[in-house]
Amino acid sequence: MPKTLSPVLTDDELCELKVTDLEKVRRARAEMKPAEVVLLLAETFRALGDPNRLRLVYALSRQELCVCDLAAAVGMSQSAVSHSLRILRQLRLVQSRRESKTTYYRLDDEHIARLAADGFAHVEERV
Amino acid sequence: MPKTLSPVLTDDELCELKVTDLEKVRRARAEMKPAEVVLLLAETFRALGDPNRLRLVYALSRQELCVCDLAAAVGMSQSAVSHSLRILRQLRLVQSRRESKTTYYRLDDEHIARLAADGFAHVEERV
DNA sequence: ATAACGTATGAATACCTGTTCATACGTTCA
DNA sequence: TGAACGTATGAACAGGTATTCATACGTTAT
Repeated sequence: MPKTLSPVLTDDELCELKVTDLEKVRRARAEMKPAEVVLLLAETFRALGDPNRLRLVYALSRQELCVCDLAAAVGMSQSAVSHSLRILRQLRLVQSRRESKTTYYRLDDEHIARLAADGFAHVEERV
Repeated sequence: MPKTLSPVLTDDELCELKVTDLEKVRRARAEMKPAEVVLLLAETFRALGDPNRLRLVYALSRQELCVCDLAAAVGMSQSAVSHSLRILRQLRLVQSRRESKTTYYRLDDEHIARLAADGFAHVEERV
């Protein structure tokens, strides 16, 4: 998973490649999302692409939970949960709130829950 | 990214772990999606978690394209595109149609396009 | 048949990722 | 102050992943 995308070709360079429908290629390139957006969304999907992180996110879509309860809920070690939460936090998929010794996590906004719910709805159709 | 999830603990085993709110843990575990569904959705998100595959999917969400045009559109080699399409095909995110020598790809259903569109809408808010 | 074309695929490689282990941090309570 | 608790984090390791290269496949046209 490259951190950068392949360089955008100029139309001149593009003409050197063999294509079957230059118009469609031009349109696809014109409509493509900016690299920054693509990279950020790919990171987000990748974060949701680990079964354990996905379970953490789903659990948090139902209720706020602290780290050790998350660990107990999904059967991970405290350390693994903490590492996973850091990834989700850096991508702003989850927020944390501290209450004395305990840190409670919740989803950062409703979009995340919707993304997960949409995904589950999709795969549940196919099982 | 483990291919299997950690074993589900029995309530007895669960009680041996230190938790701060046993009721919340029980609820989280009761509401958790089946492992089969979680693993399948994680695979799907992971497939969308590569920038190049995400661009392929997005391009296909706008129009049907053949392999070489996809390669030209996103600036990947034909081989890399073909490998990527195989992954997307196996997860039934894309469908292919053959017309003589040329193979045209399109998204398998509208859910995929919606998932991508929702994702883009989410990250575009944050940039 | 043979060549050209578009696509698919196996092997190899360099890179990335998720877990564990050990330990450190910040907070509370005795 | 010091011990216990909940959490965070760095290092290390095992396993996974995406690309390239070479080549094979199926189709069409000569």
